[in-house]
Amino acid sequence: MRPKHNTLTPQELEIMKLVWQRGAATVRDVYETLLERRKIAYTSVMTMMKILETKGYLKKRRQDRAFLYRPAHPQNQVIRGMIREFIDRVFNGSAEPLLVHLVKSRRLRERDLQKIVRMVEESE
Amino acid sequence: MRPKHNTLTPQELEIMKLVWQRGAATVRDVYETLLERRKIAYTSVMTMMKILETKGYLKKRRQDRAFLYRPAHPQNQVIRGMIREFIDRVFNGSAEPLLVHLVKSRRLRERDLQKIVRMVEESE
DNA sequence: TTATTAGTACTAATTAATTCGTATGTCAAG
DNA sequence: CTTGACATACGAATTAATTAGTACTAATAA
Repeated sequence: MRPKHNTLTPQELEIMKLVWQRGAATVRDVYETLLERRKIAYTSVMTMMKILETKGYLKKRRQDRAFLYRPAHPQNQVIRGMIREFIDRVFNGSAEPLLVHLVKSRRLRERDLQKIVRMVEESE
Repeated sequence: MRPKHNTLTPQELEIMKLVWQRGAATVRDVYETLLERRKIAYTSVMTMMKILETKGYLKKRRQDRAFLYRPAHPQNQVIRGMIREFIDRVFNGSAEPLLVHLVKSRRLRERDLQKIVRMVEESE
């Protein structure tokens, strides 16, 4: 029996990123891209995409002989869910400590922050 | 055989957080705290802490009859590693998109950002 | 002294995640 | 028509993560 909780595992995320990028993809599309990165069987990719469909991350429809898969939800939305889950797990739900880490570890500089804040505000 | 890559799994993180909090802990300490949250066997906790030791996250020494476990690395350092891994996996290594998400999803407000930036800068 | 308690060591069972093989069907080229 | 390419369905093997059982030992309470 397949598990019940619906978080994206690392391998699943890898595939989802490809499908988001293309808008839609067949098993073969994904397979060929993954194959450039590592050894993998065609049917493994098929299984993963089937699982992603049952988990509600992908929708499929027939196109010619093969299935064409599309994302069921926009990337932003899913990624935000992953961020929320990460913050819950690591920081008990509070986002500030994450930012503190980002700044302290020099992954973000002050001017990046300013820029981003301005950007977001302008887009509203 | 135990796996080779040394990232903290969710359950392992849960235990590490307890040990960091206390500075040091026996299996029993951790067991009793976890038991308040869910059903778990004493030996399960023991196994996990042993794994954490072999992975290099905990050090042990005998105290009376039992082992006393201590963190092998400071919490900040390990958490930063987890953040880095998350950013690599989800955003291909770039931190800005993460911040954009945090701000857009209202998990961080502008004044929080300012405050944190000031705080970090003053502490240097 | 004896029985109980509290600990570890070692092994194993279970659940989840990942990968793959085989059977089968359909289409198109020859 | 037959063969090869390519697709899915289904089942299963493998690897990783999590949980637990049993045997044994040392300390201690009765």
